[in-house]
Formats: sequence, C-alpha cells, structure tokens
Amino acid sequence: MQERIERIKEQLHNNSYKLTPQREATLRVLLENEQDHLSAEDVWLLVKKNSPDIGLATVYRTLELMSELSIIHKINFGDGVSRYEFRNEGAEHHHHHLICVHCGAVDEIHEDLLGEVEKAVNDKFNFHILDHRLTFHGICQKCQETAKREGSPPEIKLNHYG
Amino acid sequence: MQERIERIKEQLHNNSYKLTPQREATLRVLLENEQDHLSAEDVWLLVKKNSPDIGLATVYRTLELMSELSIIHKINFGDGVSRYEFRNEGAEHHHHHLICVHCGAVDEIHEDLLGEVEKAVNDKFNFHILDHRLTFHGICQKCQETAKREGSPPEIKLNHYG
DNA sequence: GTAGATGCAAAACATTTGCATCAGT
DNA sequence: ACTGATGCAAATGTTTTGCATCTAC
Repeated sequence: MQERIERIKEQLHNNSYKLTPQREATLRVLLENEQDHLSAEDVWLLVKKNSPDIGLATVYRTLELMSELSIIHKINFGDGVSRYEFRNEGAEHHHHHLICVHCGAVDEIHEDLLGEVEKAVNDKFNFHILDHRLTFHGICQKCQETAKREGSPPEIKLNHYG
Repeated sequence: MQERIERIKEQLHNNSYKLTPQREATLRVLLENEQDHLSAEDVWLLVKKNSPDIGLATVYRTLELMSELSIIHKINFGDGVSRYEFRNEGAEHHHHHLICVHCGAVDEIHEDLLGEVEKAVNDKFNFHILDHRLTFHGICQKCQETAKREGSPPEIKLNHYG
C-alpha cells in the first residue's frame, strides 16, 4: 500500500502535481475500499473521518485529477452519480461488472472476456480500441436462491452498489 | 414508421397510458433520428420545431415512460447526460457502441458479440443475465487516417455523439 | 515569493416534482 | 365529471467554479 502511494507520488511529480495530505488521504480511502464503487460523496465521508476539514470540492478535484492520470477509473452505473475505483497497475482493462437488478449488488469479473471480441472489432471496423466498458445486468446467485426458496422476489435494496 | 407508432399506441393503451400529441411528437423525433444518441434536451429542441409549446419536463416524462416500457433505451456515455435511442423490436440486446475519444463520434455494432461470453458468465458465476452494455473507447477509422496523413492528432469535437 | 492547492460559498447543470390547468373519454 | 397529461416554475442533487487564503519549495 505504501509503495503504491509512493509510485503515485512519483507519477504526480512527473506531471508537476503535488501529493498533498488531502490527496493522499483520498487515495488511501480509495485503496482501503478497493472492492467498492464509491461515489464522490462516499469518498468524502470516509476521508473526513481522518481529515475532518477536507472539502467536498477538493475530493472532486482529486478524483478528477487521478482519473485524468488513469490512476483511478470513473465509472457510471446509470444512477445519477459517478463512481470511482482504483485501477490495478499493469492490469489492462480486463475487469467487468455484474449488476444485480434485484438487490443492486455489484460484483466484478477479473477476467479478460473480450480478447477475441476486441480483435474482431479492431479488424472488422478499423476501430483502434483503447479501452472498453462491459456491464451485465441480471440476477445474482443470492437473489436467484432466495427467489427459489421463498417463491417470491427478494428484497430490493438499490443504491447498494457495494 | 406509422405502423411503429400504431404499435406503440397499442402498447401504451395496454398499460392504460395515452398516446398524446406530445408523446407522439417525441417518438417521431426519436424515430427520425434513430442513428443518433440524443440527450433529453436534444430531443426537446427537435420536438419544439413542430410543437413549439412542449415543455422540457414533458419530454423527460415521456422518455422516462418509454424507457420503462422498453420502447427506448436510456444509455449513458459518461458525460453528464442520459441519451436515448430507439429499441428495435424483436432485436435482443445485441447492439454495442464504439466511441471515438478523438472526435467523439459514436458508431454502433449491430452484432451479437457476446453470445459465448454470456454463456460463460451465466455458468461460471451463476449470474442470470438479462441485459448487457458494452462500449469500446478508441480511435475511429477516420481519425486514424487523419492522424496518419497529417501526422498530428485530428480535430477534437467532443460531445458530438452523433 | 511564486505557483499550485484548499475551503467555502455560489453557480451551473441535468433532472424531478408540485401544482394549477387542460384534454379526452 | 374524472383521470391522466401538460407546462411552468421551483426544488433537488451532483458537480464545477470563483476567489481569497494557505502551503511548500
């Protein structure tokens, strides 16, 4: 974790940005919640626990900056907010989301499902792919089981997006 | 085109909604611009040409309704706005987007690229897929050619999303 | 000291809602 | 007359911005 911060610090310096305490605190929250898909406000509330004086605007500016430097990923699940997730170094863009339309849970697939598909698109459409976003909407295993057991659709708790 | 409107009219009536002049005008704009990915305001501006008195709220309400009835699709390219596109009847969800990061143009692929992938996800993760969204970000053929010819990155006109 | 970074409040922007009015059956 | 639909303006919620202040080199 510390090494990752160090590496980001270098990356920032290379672009003549500074790793301020606020930026570091924001990055730490992101790193500590790597599994989640936090909104800017989520991040802000978490950062405030250790840095009570940080402003929401700073969090937004930090997230925007990290996003531009491809340190984090800005994603959008179609509810009104942007969400942010750490981007594994080295790992290409092989990382997709499974969103349950019943309970709202978000799972991830860390596999490259699209190698062949990308090749096909590159060749067939002469489109030079840099990145992709793939999201599946459906019913997660848990909700399928609940439905089977209770014979009724399970509890809906949207905006969970854990 | 007229038949499509008729069919939607039935679909609305089946759900005890009415096909009002405003709703019909909105649908016509959507049908006339089936290739585009219009935002709510885009639609509003176009509808106003023939129905100058229509309110933006009505357009929003219509788009929301049509979306719920799966007549149109609400999509999100990550800029701040929702975009809407007609949903081909019969066609499943085999329809993906190629977004050029240089010129902002949006192309579509009307092919089912994910049949195998979906099967794999269904089996491996026990996730019952209902729908998916696949977007490729990259450089379109035109921009590749311009770059090659001029040796410099081509004109950037984001928010085009044609 | 200079340039970038911050916090706050205000602004901007997309979208939704309340409500009085209107239209179609 | 009733019910749903509309237009407008106001409200909402997220994100951005202006600006004075602060911080680090």
